[in-house]
Amino acid sequence: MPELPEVETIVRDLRPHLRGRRLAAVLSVNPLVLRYPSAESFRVAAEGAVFGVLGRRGKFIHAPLSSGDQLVVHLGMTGTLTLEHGAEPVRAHTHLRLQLDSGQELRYRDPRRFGRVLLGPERHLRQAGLLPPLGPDPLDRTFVGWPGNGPVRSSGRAVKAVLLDQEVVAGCGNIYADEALYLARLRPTRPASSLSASQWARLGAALTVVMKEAIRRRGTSFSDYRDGFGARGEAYESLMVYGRSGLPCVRCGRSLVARRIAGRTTVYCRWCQR
DNA sequence: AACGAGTCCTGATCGC
DNA sequence: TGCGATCAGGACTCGT
Repeated sequence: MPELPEVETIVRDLRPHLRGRRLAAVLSVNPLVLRYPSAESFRVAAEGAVFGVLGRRGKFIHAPLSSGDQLVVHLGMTGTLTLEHGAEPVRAHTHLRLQLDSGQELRYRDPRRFGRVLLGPERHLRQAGLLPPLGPDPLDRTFVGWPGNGPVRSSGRAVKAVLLDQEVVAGCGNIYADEALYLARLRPTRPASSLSASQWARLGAALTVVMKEAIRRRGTSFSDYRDGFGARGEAYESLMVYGRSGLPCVRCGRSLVARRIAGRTTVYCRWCQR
């Protein structure tokens, strides 16, 4: 599922190809994934607009348009955003097709439809609650000192649950939460309030490390994820715990265990993570 | 406040 | 071979 590294990879892939391109036509838009505005308003607002510099905030892709609107895409679990030649066959579950003046098409595909598409002025989207508040991003300078001295540090929630909270750290999902906890040698069930200052520092550093390493490998592909050109990433091979329940811990050799924490399958080493 | 449970959804996988 | 059950989970809602 696309988390921060996968979304970042897509954004970096698409950015140079979209910048300055005119959105010639909305070939199709599925109202089921378009959260705002209506399909007709979307068409009127989008057609003719020119793409600015593509950006990312947490797991959200932001495409500023010359009209002042932002085209915002969240990929959910199975979403892909790819640039293809218009002649390429349109795959099933393609919910948005934007024709560019370059002859290429920007296509959003999402079999499970957990993702969403928004269009409008950012302030408006935010005020309408369509863009939720996000915490600091592990790739950003503002992440230094995370998580600060706020209520997170005294929370009784499991640290795994805290990592999945986008308001605490933007862009972290189930895969990289487990990877960061493993790298920081912290047990996912630990109440957040039980972590020492140095353990928080270790966890923050681990988040940044696992995200950067996954970006270097162009993201984790084990099911639906594809980069901006439809290719797979290579980070799956380097995962230490996610998807490795029952397999030996690469550090101590003992079997990794799976537990359900915060409603998510969580894999960790009972020996190495305390 | 914070937790679990339910919801949305399709495809991969498994047991029979 | 086929079919039903199960599982995967991001973000949201609802109930406790």
